[in-house]
Amino acid sequence: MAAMHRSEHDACRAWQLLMKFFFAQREHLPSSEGEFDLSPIQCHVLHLIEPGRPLPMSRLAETLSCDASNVTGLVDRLESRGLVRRQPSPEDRRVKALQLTPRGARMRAQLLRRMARRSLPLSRLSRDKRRTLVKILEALVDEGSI
Amino acid sequence: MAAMHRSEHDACRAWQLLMKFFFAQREHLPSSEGEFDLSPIQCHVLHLIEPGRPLPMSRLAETLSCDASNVTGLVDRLESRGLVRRQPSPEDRRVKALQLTPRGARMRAQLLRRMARRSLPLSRLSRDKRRTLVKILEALVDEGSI
DNA sequence: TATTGTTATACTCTATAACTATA
DNA sequence: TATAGTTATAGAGTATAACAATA
Repeated sequence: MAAMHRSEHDACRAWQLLMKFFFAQREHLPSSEGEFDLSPIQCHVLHLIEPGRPLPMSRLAETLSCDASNVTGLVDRLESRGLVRRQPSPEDRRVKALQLTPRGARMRAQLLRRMARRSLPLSRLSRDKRRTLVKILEALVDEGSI
Repeated sequence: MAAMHRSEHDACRAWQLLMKFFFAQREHLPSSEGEFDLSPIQCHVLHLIEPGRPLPMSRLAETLSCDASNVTGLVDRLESRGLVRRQPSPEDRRVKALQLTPRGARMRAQLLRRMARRSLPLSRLSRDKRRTLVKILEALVDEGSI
């Protein structure tokens, strides 16, 4: 650790904090409140499927950085609860695009509000810090390398 | 969504980005490279056990926001690989504190370097942005509510 | 009685490999 | 041949409840 450069040290600390934040905030997820009963990744999938924008299973697997085979079970469980639908694509009959059901869309909206309002301390940051955080994260996530 | 306030909207966006970042970066974890073969949460546990600072199982469960019963299995797997040790506490014989083995400490150091150097785009941020990110995340994580 | 940690159980998540259907 | 998605399998993560040992 002594030979670590400043930029390395900061990056390392940021990574640790991101992990800590992720694992620590799980108890604040709606999933823990019994009202929604969704796992963290299920919450995330609902976020990724924007209403009116069908999402191919393969795109979802890419975004989640997991194998396509995992997505099958994940979507099975969401579908069996009436939250999403597999919509076969007319152009390419191999592709199945995911859509929210009306119930899924309602739950997604509730999730978003709950997240913003109660489940995270993010909204208690100052406006400037919030904007900075969003910008940095956007840059990180959209960078292409991830 | 129309009725969502600005602060809510930002907090919501930040949450989505944090989730996206977490799930997307998994393929950049050392765990995926076969060299370490650790799951994300196992990597995180190694980070949380600082060399020379024994960590009670109950504290670990708290930090991970998961039930104590999960920690038993998690630690079992790390212990069976010779990375951590359960150290019975002399003061309170109910408590078992976790320590890194020499091998665990070496792996932890390698993990930290790998994280900083290759696995994340964090070190490619400008110095200012990196510092800001670290400060914001520290404030979030140390806030007490998580 | 309360707390620390374990065990048992059931379900979800994840990776790998083999497979089907379509391109 | 290559791609989208599924199935099968095994192991890891997670929540709940019941339990033993200690405080």
